[in-house]
Amino acid sequence: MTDPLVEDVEALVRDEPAGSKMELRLWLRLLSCSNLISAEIRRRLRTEFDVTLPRFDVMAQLHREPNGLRLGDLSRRMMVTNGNITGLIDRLVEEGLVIRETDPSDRRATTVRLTRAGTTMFRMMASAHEAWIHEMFAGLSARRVSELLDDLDALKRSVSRVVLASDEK
Amino acid sequence: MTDPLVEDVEALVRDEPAGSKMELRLWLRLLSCSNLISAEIRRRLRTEFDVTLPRFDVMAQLHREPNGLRLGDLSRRMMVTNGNITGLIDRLVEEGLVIRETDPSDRRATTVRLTRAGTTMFRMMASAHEAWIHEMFAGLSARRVSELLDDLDALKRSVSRVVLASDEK
DNA sequence: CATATTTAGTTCAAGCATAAAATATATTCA
DNA sequence: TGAATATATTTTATGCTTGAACTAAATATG
Repeated sequence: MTDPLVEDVEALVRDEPAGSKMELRLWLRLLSCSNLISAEIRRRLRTEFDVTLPRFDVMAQLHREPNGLRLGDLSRRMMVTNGNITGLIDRLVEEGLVIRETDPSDRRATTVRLTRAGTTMFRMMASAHEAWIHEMFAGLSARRVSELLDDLDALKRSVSRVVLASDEK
Repeated sequence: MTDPLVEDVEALVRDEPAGSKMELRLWLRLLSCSNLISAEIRRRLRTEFDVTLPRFDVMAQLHREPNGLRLGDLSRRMMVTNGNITGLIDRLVEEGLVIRETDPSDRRATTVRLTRAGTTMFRMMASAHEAWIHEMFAGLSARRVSELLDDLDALKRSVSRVVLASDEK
């Protein structure tokens, strides 16, 4: 009697190389697109605004919350560690772009928000940033853009399923 | 009475090139897929092989060149700076996975290649890595995979044109 | 109430990554 | 030949990022 589990494994192994190789190619291509674009954005943020991408990202989050955000919420939204946020905020405060405010009702918590200077600065950067993306994506037809939006959404769901599953352990 | 939120949205949209918002969404989605996948790969490389992604990438390059690579070639292929490679190779040499060899015909140059231990180690990791990608991409139909390969190729060409142009300056 | 646990944030050590300056060797050409 | 230039790599300073250990405050529970 054949063990169905063994059959499954054999089926997996047999079919794996073909599809697996394409998926590997896809992953490498996705990664190289992502790296290419983000390197260019980093370069332009640095030369034109003397700011780093992580600081820009923090400011983008804060710009959407005029009343400020808890440090913990910020690190969850940006999917980075608390310690990372501490350092980023330290530097943004030094530059006068962000202020820290201690919550009197919960003395463990700190809320941060953009200063007026930070808001002005972010608006300039955001507008340039959007134009850069538009420039870099100009070679894609509207059809490709919506196709990519759709396919990447499917990819994100596929990956999330796996990541959440291995997170549970 | 005008809703202030609606005013904000209108302000944002005003004067923006058509399609710019979709492209921004696409960029953020692409970035989040890329980050999600690479974070999971980093996590698994660390917990299962006690290795970092940059070291894995170096080993992957060297595995394709049994006769070794110049440090400069390595940094060009990986699109990172020379200084970065120096440090990565230092650590890989310390671990016995890579060896440095000075070229006697050009005493400026250093060639590096995998040791036997490095080759064995890489083969194990590469096979696991391929399976992980297969697992994460399992939710995508073959049609989506080939569509993505095609669309991302178009994106890469579009971005490259811009990056090369601004590089010339 | 007192103790245990959870939550919020910071600190620390290690590694990755960059740009710019430095070092050493090789090549060009006046 | 010898000075200028180019090439190969390392060093340095700075910043991002993580995971783990830590402090302090709030909350839960016996």
